[in-house]
Amino acid sequence: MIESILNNIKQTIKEVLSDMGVTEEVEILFEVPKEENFGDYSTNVAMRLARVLRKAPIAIANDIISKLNCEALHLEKAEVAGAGFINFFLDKKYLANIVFKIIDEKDKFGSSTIGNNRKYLLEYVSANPTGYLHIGHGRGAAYGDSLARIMKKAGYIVSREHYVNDAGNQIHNMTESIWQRYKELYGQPFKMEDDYYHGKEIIEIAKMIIDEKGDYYLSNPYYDDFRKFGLEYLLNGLKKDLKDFNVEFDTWFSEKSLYESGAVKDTLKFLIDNNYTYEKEGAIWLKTTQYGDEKDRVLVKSDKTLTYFMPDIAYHNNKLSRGYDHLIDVLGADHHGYIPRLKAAIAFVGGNPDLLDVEILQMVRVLQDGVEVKMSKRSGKAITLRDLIDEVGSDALRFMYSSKSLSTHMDLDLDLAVKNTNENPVYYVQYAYARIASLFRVIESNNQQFKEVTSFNKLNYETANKLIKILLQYPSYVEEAATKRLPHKICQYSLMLATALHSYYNDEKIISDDIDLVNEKLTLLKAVQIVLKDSLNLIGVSVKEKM
RNA sequence: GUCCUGGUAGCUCAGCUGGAUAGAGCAACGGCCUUCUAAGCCGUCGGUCGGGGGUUCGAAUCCCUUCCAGGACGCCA
Repeated sequence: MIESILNNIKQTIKEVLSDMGVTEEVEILFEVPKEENFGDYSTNVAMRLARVLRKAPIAIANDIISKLNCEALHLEKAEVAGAGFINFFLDKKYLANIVFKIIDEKDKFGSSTIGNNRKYLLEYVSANPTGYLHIGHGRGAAYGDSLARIMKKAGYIVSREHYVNDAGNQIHNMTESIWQRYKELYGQPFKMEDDYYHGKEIIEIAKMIIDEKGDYYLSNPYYDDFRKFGLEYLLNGLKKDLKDFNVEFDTWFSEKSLYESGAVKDTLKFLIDNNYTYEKEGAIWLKTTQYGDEKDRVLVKSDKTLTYFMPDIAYHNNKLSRGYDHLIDVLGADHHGYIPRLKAAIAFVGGNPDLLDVEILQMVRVLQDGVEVKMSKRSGKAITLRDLIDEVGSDALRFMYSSKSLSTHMDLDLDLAVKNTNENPVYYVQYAYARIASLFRVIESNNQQFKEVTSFNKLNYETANKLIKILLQYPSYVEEAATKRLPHKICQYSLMLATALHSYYNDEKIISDDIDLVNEKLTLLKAVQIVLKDSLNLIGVSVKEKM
C-alpha cells in the first residue's frame, strides 16, 4: 500500500522531470524524516538535480509539487522545506486501511518477494562437540536463527545448517580428556595436556561412564567407547541448549560423513590432479595465494594427517553441489583470516567465490562486578550459554543479542542481565502485547462482544495515526533486515511499535459504552498485536498473554 | 609489521549507499494511578560524533592521516 503510493509519486515525479528536460536517469529516494513536522515521507531529489538543472533546489522542488495531483496520489499535501526537501503528508484515512489488510493477512503481513525464492544455505554456530556452548556461540546462534526467519519472510528459501566437527583432532583430545578424568576419579596417575578440554562437563561424562560400567575400562580398551559416549552426550547437550534457545536447524552435517563418503579423499585428489597443490617440506600445500590469500596453506601435514582446512574444502564443495544460489557462513571474529583461503578453495573446486558470504560476529565480552570474565573452553571457567538461558531467560537473552549489530564489540553485563532483568527492553515489547491481550479479557468479562470492523467511522485518526504509520513500515523493515542481513532492525522496529502502543494506550481510553468505537479501536489494536507478535517471532522471542 | 572490527550522552547501543536542530534505552531529576496492566506515560538534564586534514552547497556518514581498544596473522581447530 505504502509502496504503491510512493511508486505513484515516483512515477509522477519522473514524468514531471522529463517535461522539465531532465534526460538522465535520476534515482528518487524516499525516507521517513526524523521530525514529525516534516511529513510522512520526504525526498531530496530537487537537491540532487540542482547541479544538472543549474537551478536553485527550492525552485525545482516548487516546480515539482505544483504539478502533483495530491488527491489522486492519496496525499493530504506536499510541501517544500529546508534546503529543498519535498515533504509528503499522506492521507490518514486512506492509510488506515492497512489495519484491515493486517487483520486479513495475519502473520503473512510483512512478507515480501524480494528474495525471489533464491535458495540460501545459512551455516551458523557449528560448535565443536567438545564442551558446552559459550556466550560467543549464543551470539552466532541468535543471529543465524533470526536471520533465517527474516529472510524466509522476505521471500528467500533458507536452509539452516550446523556443521558437526566429529572427525578431527579435537575429538581425539576430547576422548583423551575423558580418559584422563576417568583415571583421576579412580585415584590413578593422570595428565591433562594443555590442549585437552578442562571443562567440568568432561568430568561429568567420566562420572557417567563410571556409573554405567564402573572400572571396566581400567583393564579394557577405552578409546572407541569413550569417543562415542562423549560425542553423543555433548552433541545432545548442544542440541538441547540450542532448542531451549529457540534456535533451529534443518540439517546437522557430519564432518565424519565426508570421510566416509570419500568426499575428502576425492577433493584432495582433484586438487592434486589439477596442479593446484605442491609438496614442500613433506607437506602438501594449496596455492591459495593465487586467489589473494597472503600465504599458501597446508592440506596434508608432514605426518600425513590432514589439517582442518582440508575437510572444510570438501564440505564447501558439498554445499555447492547441493544447488544453492548462495552460501552464508556465520563465523566468529577469530576466524576472520580464514575467509580468503576458504574463498580460494571454492574457486579451486570450480565454484564462484562470490557465492559465499561470510558474516563475522565480533567478540562478546562478559563483565561481572565491572571486570571482564574471560571465557575459555579449556579452562572450564567459561560462562555457558546454558547458564545464561537458565538465569536470564531465553527471550531476554535473544533480544539482548539481537538488538546489537554484528560488528559491534558487545559488552554483556552479567549483573545487569541476571539481577535486573526488567531493564531489558524485551519486557517493554512483551508488555505492550500483554496490555492489548488484557483489554480483550476485560471486554469478555464485561459481556461485551468484540467484533472486528471493516471500516473506520468513529476512530480518531489524529491519535491513531502514529500507530498506523508504524504498522505501515513493517514490510520495509523486514526487507531491509533481510537484504542487509541486519536482524537488529527488527528489534528496533518492535520497540518503535511498542512505544507507540504504550503512548496510545495512555492517551486513549479504549473501553467505553460506545461499542462501535470500542470495536474500531480494538480492531486497530488487534492489528498491532499481530505485528508485535510477528516481529518478536522473527527474532525468536515469544509473546505473553499476561505479565 | 600486515589485515579485519570498533571508538557517538555517565553506561549499553542505534544512526554510516552524504542531507533538515545527531537519536533510543538505562542512570539522574520533575510530574501523572478513585478509571481498561505504572514492567507504563509526559517532561527536564546530558554531545569537541577519538584527534587532525581533505572532498562540496552540505560530513557522525566518503577519502587521507594519526591515536586508542578488541581480534587475526600455525604443518591448531
